[in-house]
Amino acid sequence: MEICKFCSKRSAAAEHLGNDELEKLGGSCVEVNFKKGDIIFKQKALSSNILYVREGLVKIHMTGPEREQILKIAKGPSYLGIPTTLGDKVNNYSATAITDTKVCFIDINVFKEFIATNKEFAYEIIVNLCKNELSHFQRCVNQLQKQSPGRIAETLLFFADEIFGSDVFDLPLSRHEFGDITGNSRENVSRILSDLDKEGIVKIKGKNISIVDKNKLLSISKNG
Amino acid sequence: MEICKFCSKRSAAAEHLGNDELEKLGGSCVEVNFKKGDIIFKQKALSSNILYVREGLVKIHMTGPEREQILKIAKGPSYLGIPTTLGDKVNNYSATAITDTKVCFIDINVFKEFIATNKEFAYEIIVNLCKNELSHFQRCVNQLQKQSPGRIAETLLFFADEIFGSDVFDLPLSRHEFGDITGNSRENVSRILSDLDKEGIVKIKGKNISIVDKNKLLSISKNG
DNA sequence: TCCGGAATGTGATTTATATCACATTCCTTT
DNA sequence: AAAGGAATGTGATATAAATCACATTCCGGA
Repeated sequence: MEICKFCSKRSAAAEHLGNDELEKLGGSCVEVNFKKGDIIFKQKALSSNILYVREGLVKIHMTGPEREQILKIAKGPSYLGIPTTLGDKVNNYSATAITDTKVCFIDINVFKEFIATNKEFAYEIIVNLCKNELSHFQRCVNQLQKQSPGRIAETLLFFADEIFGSDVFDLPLSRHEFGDITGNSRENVSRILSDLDKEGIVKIKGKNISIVDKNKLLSISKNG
Repeated sequence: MEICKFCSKRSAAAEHLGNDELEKLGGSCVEVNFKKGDIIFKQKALSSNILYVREGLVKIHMTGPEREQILKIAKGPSYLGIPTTLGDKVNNYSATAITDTKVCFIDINVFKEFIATNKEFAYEIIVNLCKNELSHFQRCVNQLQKQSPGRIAETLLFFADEIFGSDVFDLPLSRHEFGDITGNSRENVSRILSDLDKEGIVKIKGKNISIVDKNKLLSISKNG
């Protein structure tokens, strides 16, 4: 019951909940651990709970007409897949842990009740949905228009700046998955990464990436 | 004051408003006419009102790194750009009328007030945002993975089924704009459309399109 | 520690699509 | 009706990126 009351990673929306509400949330909320590679929910399955990633990285991906597409990387703490839970009975996409992950499963009726009874909570959820849509639009246009090196540079910068907050990190994806997120074949990912390495823009040692010349990488992300 | 009370094209959300609320909405709402080609709002401008398309077709488009990208076609009656109004101070994209259009400009504070005080209204807005995001995800993956003929076939079917409800229609876009929505060069659009014509799948007379063999068009949309 | 399968790197080839170049048609304006 | 500019069609060429083919490296389990 007290799990949410004393949670240090509450969402902006949950910050508007009172003590009674937090206890209610705690009572209808289960935390589950997932290991790297575990499926959290699957496309086409019934969507049943509101999910909240407390810790870890999750890829949101769907089966497209040609291959698997990673739509986004969610980093805890953040809600996971509200649109597919509230917008359809069935999941429109899958979520898979790409690091060890702690996920809270929240009863959808309790969540809906908070939307109905707590206006700040509801508004915060709306703003959250809006911001997600905006960033998704942006990402979509970039993916559609940039060519391969630009998309790969953009994604490297995304991991450095948004996910790890460091220019040195271990990529939590295989080359194949990195292709799924940047819309490239596995081979092309390898080629472009080793080109970037040869030009001294990044240093690649397997999954370990160090950004050496960030300005050049930014310029590739923007212009090519 | 009575404009919303007796409006025949209210949104699902507004159907949950009471008479008092509808009068309030009417008092803070202005209907504006736009002609084909008129800009309704512009990327980078301050986002100030909630917009509702009563009648007409609107393209939502943004300037990408390489060219203009049409993100979606909104058909009245529907809200327009809630994410960019609530999610950012500044518009992340532009909206331009592609037919003559009637748009209601709703005071954002009145809109927020309804979210706060009318739970059905708020929930309806949330569901609306969720559904939009889902369909956008779907569209994005299709655009990313299908090749040109598939994207063009898909978009023709979209206009026939979602916009006009008829297999014969006048495309309200130039070949160039049709390229912006399908991610093709103007020349490629011409080529693929005339290929489809030669194969007897659609009949093209300038902007007038007749779908002749819908099954074949569906199969092109799905498989390539 | 060795084995075997998975993941990765890299060259050669093919293919889809953009770009270039130009002809033609369609509108608008006078 | 004529003229001029915009929109469109179509062939030739260039190019980015997928695919194919194979070598190499990595890694987990016996």
